[in-house]
Amino acid sequence: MDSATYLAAAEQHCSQQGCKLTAVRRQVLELVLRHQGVVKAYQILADLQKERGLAAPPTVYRALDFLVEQGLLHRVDALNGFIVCRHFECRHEGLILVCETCGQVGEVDAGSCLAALRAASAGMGFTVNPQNLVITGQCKECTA
Amino acid sequence: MDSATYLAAAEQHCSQQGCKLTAVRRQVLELVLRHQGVVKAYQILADLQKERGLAAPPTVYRALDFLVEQGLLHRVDALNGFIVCRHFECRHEGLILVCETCGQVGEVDAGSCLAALRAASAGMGFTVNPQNLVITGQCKECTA
DNA sequence: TTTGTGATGTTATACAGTAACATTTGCGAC
DNA sequence: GTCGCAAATGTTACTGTATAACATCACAAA
Ligand SMILES: [Zn+2]
Ligand SMILES: [Zn+2]
Ligand SMILES: [Zn+2]
Ligand SMILES: [Zn+2]
Repeated sequence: MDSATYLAAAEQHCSQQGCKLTAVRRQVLELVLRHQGVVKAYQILADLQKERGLAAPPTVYRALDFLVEQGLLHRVDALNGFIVCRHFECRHEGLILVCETCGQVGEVDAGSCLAALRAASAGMGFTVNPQNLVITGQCKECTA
Repeated sequence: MDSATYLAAAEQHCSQQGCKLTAVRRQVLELVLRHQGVVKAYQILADLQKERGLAAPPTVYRALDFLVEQGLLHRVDALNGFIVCRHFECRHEGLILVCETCGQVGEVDAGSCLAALRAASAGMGFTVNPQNLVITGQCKECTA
């Protein structure tokens, strides 16, 4: 799926949720799409400043927060970064693998494992965040 | 296990690894132990300053890094915080549950789930960090 | 038009983490 | 003991990450 298609789908997804992919939000999403793997907020801020001259941290953080809420991005806590979600429509219960060294992103289906985890946690009165789980490690290249 | 016992065990654990639980490191560990659940670096810094007057961020971060390396603490990326590990001797493969709201910590045994996760990831040429997985969510009280 | 609501702009600041270098401490070699 | 090394700690200054608070704007319902 190329960026244009993705953005169109994203726009539709948002309006179905009763909210809007405004200009700024769309532009931030585009900027994230242009990068491979993990991107940081201040990188996006810099990109945004190149394109529109003015921009402050809150502008970027608001847009990123919105996109995460809509499921279009995932936040990668371990790296203070963000990655594009390419399955925002299908409620995927996959685990997202992020290489701590190069930022490369992979995905592995682990629905059953996750279900077991949720069940075990629920047994302790603990509700696991509905967020998609992001796991860090090393990719093949960076392990070598 | 009370703090004194824990600290003694921690000290022994370190020397078995060929390193030392020095005064500063021990003091930082004590300060983390005094809190319930997740503690932040700058909280520890403040505590430390109360006790010894002087202290700068690197002092705290060095000690925390050391303690994480030794397996005495876990870092909670989602909260920029740290929690005490009470199983540093037994190589536990549990999942650690942290309440995002109140910082309360629980633990659930999910060794088999984790093994499956590692296997699936390895299939994609991805090595999951040996770190203990820390999952965030909501505890019973905070869900209500 | 008025008024309300959500989005954005703007400024300033809080919080988190590290680089670089100086100083101290403990320990084995001599 | 004292010399010399290595690890740990102290100190200063900075970079990076994130948010509070308030002003303004855009658009739609009343
Ligand atoms: Zn996703
Ligand atoms: Zn990599
Ligand atoms: Zn542990
Ligand atoms: Zn809670």
